[in-house]
This record gives sequence, C-alpha cells and structure tokens, in this order.
Amino acid sequence: MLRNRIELDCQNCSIREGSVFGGLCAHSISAINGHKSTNIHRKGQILFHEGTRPLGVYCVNKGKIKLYKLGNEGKEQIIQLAKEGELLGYRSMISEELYPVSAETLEECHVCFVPKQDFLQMLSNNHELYAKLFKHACHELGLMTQNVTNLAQKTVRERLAITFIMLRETYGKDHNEDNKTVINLTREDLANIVGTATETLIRLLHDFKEDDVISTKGRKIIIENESELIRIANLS
Amino acid sequence: MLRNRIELDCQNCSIREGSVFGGLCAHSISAINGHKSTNIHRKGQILFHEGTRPLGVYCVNKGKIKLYKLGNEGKEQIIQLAKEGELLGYRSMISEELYPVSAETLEECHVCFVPKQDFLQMLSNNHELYAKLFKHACHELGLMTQNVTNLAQKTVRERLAITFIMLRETYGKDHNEDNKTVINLTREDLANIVGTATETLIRLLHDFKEDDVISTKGRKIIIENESELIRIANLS
DNA sequence: GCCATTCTCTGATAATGGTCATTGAATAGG
DNA sequence: CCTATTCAATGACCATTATCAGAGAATGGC
Repeated sequence: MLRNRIELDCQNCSIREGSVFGGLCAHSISAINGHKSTNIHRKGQILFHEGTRPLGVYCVNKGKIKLYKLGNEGKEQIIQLAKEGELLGYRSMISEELYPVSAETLEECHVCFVPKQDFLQMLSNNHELYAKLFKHACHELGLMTQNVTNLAQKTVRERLAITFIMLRETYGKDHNEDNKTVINLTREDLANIVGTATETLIRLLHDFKEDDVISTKGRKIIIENESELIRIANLS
Repeated sequence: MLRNRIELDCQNCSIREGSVFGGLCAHSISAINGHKSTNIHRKGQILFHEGTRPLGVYCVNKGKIKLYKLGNEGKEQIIQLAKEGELLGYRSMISEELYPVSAETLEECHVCFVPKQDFLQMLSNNHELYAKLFKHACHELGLMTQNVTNLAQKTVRERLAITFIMLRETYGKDHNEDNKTVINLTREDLANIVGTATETLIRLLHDFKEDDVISTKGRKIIIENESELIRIANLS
C-alpha cells in the first residue's frame, strides 16, 4: 500500500470548524492532534473493507471517498460520498460491529487516522464530542429514510436528478470558470449511486445533455441548469 | 383520538429485559416508571406524524406499529415494523429535527409515553442508557445500508423473500398450531415494505403459493418453507 | 507522445414491473 | 347476522429498465 506521511496540525486545520470537531475546546483539539497520524492515499486505495473490524476513525482532510456495499454479483452500491471534514468509521466502533461498507478514495486524499483506543479514550473524556457524534448519527438515520423512499418509489430518471442535486454538495467547490459545478466520477460509480445499470445511466446522461440540463467534457459532467434538475426530480 | 389509559409497572415489565432498557439499575427503572403514562391505541391510530416536532418517546409494550414515510403520490414507504420492546421517536429528539416518518398502529397496541423533558433529563442522569441508545442508532445505520443495497439491486421477488424472512422476527410469536409464522398485514402494507405495486405483490404471492413457500388463510399469510425463502432471496 | 487499458457509448432485445379497469371476497361495525 | 366498505385478485397492456454484444474514445503511466 503506497502512501506517504505528512504533518498536519488540528489546531490550524482549516476544515475543522465545519466538521464534527467544530466548537471543541483547545484542550480537546490538542488531544486529538496528539493521537493522529496523517496519510496521503492515492486514487483507488481502500481505507477499510466491508466485513472487517474497525481499527480507528478516519478524518478526511482533502479529497473524496466513496463508501459502498457489495451486492450479489459484486456490484457496488454507493451509500455515501465523503469529502473534506467528514469523520468515517466511528459508527461501527460504537456499535461494536464489523464495517457494513468499504471506503475507497476517488482521488488523492489526505486522511488523518486516530486509533480505536485513543479515540474511545477521547470520547470518554469528552461528552460534548460524544453528544455531537450521537446527534450526527441520528441525523444520518433520518436522511437514510428519504434515501430508501426514493429508491423504492422514484424512477431512475428522477433519482439521477436527485443525485446531481446531492452531488452539488460534494462537488460544489469543484467549479469551472462559469461557477458551474463539475463532477468527476466514472459512469459506473454514478450508476452505483443512483442504483441502476451503467448503460441506463449513460442513456439518461444523453437525454439530460439534449435538454441542456448538463454538459460533458470528457468524463466530467457540468451541471448547467439546477432548477430544471429540481423539476425533473419531482420532489414532493 | 379514542384511547384508554392503563397502569403498567416498568419494574415488572416482562418485555423490558429484551429492550434498550434491559440491564438498567432499579433506580433508573423507577425514574422511567415515574414519568411514563400508558395508553391503549386502537388499530390505525397515529402515534406521531412525519414532519412534526417530537414530544417524547414511545415504548411499545404490546402490538405492532408501522413507521413509514410518504412518497410523491402519497404512497407509503414502510421503513420499519416495530413490535413490543421497541423504543420509538428518540432519534429525532436527539438530532433535534422533525420526525422523518409517521408511526401508525397495525393492531391494538399498548404504548408507554415519556415526555421529552423527562426523557432528556433521564438521559443526562444516566450515561449507560445514553450509550445504549447511541449504540442502537449506529447498529440501525448499518442495517439501513443493507436495506438500500437490496432496494437498489435485488428484484421484487428477491425482496419479497427477504421481507418474509425479516417478518419472522416481527411476527415470530404469532404462530399457528403447526408452529408456522402467521403474518397479518394488508397486501398494500406488504407492498409498501417491499417497495412495489400492490398488484405486483399479489401476483408474486400467487407464485409463492404455487411453490408451497407460503399459504394463505383469508388475508393471513403463513410461512411454510423458510429454507426455500432463503434460496429465493439469493443472499450473498 | 504513445500505447495499453479502462471507460464510454450505442444498438438490439428481453424481461421485469407498473398502471388501469373490473370482478370477487373478506372484514368490521351496527 | 347482515351490509357497507375495504381489500384481494386477475387480465390486458405498456413503460421502464436490464442484459448482452461490440465499437469507439479517453485516460493514465511509461
């Protein structure tokens, strides 16, 4: 596993305030900082595998990561895309279970790692952090119910529109000179978010392009008309 | 809203040990007992509505409850079936959000209610309970990822088989003289768990009956051959 | 800059599942 | 026990989506 170490300082971490570590006291931040190591992962590396035991938590400092579960014929179902500021892997530590998903980098990523024992120690000393994580987990559960309902009831076309709207969150900072969001994902990954076959997804991209909802530049997809996406998504 | 009060005692509650309140000290149990009221809800009553503010938590003592989200054309997507021993409504209290789902009784239910302030007070005095709930929420998140993957990748036929296997948990205690699980749900509710049209569900029930996987008696469905269900489910 | 590899795209076809309309059966409430 | 109403079942048809096969384009590593 080729990777390099770099040094980052939690105290000066620019993305800390937007994360679950935002608002913590200097003492707590310093505790985290003392127990973490930071690694550079190249595109396509696996942070952890579905079905394995959690060894610690991963805080994304830079880059995007897909969390996916393998279905029957080895098809990935992407459950979540994580970007800078997100903390991964804490839920399985709390529930004392094996990871239900795998985490793989979609581009070069800088990721801080805190070993399990250190993190649990921190949690037991810091009820504020504990409460934040609990709140975050409950929020995620609420989002999941929407997800399930969309998968069960919406057409692939509607789900693709919803996915693009969601991806503006993840890829919002990656924009072109016109300030339009640029999404850099393989067609297969996109299909595995939407929950459809790659071919079906490609045909829909074609339709969306014809209606000037998106445009493409190589593999990259540029979101051209968000209000039209909202209309297609047919949100209730 | 027609309902009657009854008196139940948490100390002697037969289903307590199997619930999230299992293993709590007598002092904590007594605190809960002092703040709860118990109501009898008839079939079809709503405990809480999607989009409303949480007023407290509901502990199911008897009966079954469906938790569902409304999709576009008013179609229900059933997210969870709760039976005796389950605690409902705590997540939205923790995440300080509106309920993402509605809760409706599927039969006559006895449900204990603890008001929000009392419950939050109890949580702040009892870290063990707090930790149990957190662990439970994280466990549920893991289950949800499986759910999403099934909806996205499995056929309706496979999902129906999975649903029957899951319903053995919920309806396991409702069995006939042959010790076979008897499921009492409308076809529409069943379709809204599986995530399909009612007509499609009925046609699949017909197929399952022909293959002696299930039998029916009026609206009731009897699970006749579970190993065959596992085969049909095609679990990976 | 080139080449191998991976990814994208298209067509043809089949299967799955949804919708609409209607008949028949079961259930709950008086 | 009976009746109104809800629920279950079935047929016909259509739309959506998946699958298979193969050609063409883009990408990343040397």
